Amino acid sequence: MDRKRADIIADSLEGMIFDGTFGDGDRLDEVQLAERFKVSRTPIREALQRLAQSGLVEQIPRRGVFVRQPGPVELIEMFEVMAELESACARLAATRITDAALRDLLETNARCNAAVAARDADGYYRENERFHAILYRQSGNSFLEQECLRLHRRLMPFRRVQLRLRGRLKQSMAEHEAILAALEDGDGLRASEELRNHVAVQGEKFHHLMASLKPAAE
Amino acid sequence: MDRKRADIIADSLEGMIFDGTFGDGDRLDEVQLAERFKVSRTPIREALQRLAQSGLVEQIPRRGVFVRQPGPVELIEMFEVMAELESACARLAATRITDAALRDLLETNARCNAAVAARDADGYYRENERFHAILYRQSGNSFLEQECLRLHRRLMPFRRVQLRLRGRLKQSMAEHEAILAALEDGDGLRASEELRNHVAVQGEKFHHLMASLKPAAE
DNA sequence: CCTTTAATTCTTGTATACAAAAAGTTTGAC
DNA sequence: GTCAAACTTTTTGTATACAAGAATTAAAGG
Repeated sequence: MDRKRADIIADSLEGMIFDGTFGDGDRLDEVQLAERFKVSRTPIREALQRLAQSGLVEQIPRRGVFVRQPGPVELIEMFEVMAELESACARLAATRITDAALRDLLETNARCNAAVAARDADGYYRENERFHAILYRQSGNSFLEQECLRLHRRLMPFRRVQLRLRGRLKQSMAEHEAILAALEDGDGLRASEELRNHVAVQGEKFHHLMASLKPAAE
Repeated sequence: MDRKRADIIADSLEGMIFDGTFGDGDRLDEVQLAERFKVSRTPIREALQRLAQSGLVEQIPRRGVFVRQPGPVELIEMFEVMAELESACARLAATRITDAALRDLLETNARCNAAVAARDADGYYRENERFHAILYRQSGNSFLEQECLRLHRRLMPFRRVQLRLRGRLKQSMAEHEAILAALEDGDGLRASEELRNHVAVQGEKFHHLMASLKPAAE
């Protein structure tokens, strides 16, 4: 379980920002939230500060906190950084990965493939998460691993959306295969470039998706 | 000026952790700090939470907060991540950098050289900061820039120490030259590798320095 | 009728009060 | 004498009270 009420509230608010309950620019009122969660303002304020440090909300002195949904440009930027971090994981993992982990990676990818074939979106998502988590771990750099998990988590809601793009899943699996091949060869440079491309393309796809949705909404 | 008292206190505590006033494992007592800063526990607690999220202290539920100085392994890891992030900056900057920024970079490096010649440690440090800050900015990715600045700031106290190593300054300047040359050629791959090496070597140097100091202290 | 300014209201930031949990101490039994 | 259990003390987490700054509204002057 969580540390204290403030943490539970922070997670809850995070979810509400992710799922769009709170939109960009919305003000999060302390007293409203306090009565909503049946607590005093103190734990609410703690939770809001945590969100502010994660970058999910902006805290303006003596004014309040406001939801800060990343725009298209910032999203591309975040995916670009994610791509670089994962690319670094791949490069390091190529020389450091254990045989057991490599097998695990292959098996995870196989399950991922099976999920795609079965049109099991949740299954795909779960195994894909695992695939990337293994890579982070196998970088052999736990600080890098933590940073990757942090940003990965931040991008989760946006990654999820672009799974719906036609043909993206198959392409994604092909990229996984290429990454695996490079890792098996111990080719760090190729692994890093394959993985960088694999992640960066997600940002671009998301961008295209947004661009195609925007005019449709008008 | 800062946002509120809690921010000032957080910065102050951060400085105290950096300069060693608080050592690894030290407990930060809320009431003690409260009377020390002449405030109530509330802003102290806010400050401590900020430090906890930065990773400078560990907050154990219902137990208190404890200073968490990174060990040698974690430091190497952090420098490795810094190297990868800066490397990414270089790769991106190589294609995106403006002529004006490139000139600025050259001039900054010249001032850096002058500071080395004049044995002006502070001057070297200032210009070196600027050199790297320009690179972050010229990645053209402001999210990446922010992440770089964050980690750079975190590593500051450790980077400072290894400046004293004999010959390190001259070697560092040579690396700067190599980075500049690659950027001028627009060679992203070479620039990224030069910069990665430039930063990664700092972590290694620091490690060596620590290893040589440890036995001497016994 | 619009603009500017003063007063009121609302909200955030800080202090204090209280509750619950952990640490420390004392006392009792074996 | 040592171990254990209950009680006391200390400390964190939460609630409430208060203060100060920002926003809004009302009032006055042009």
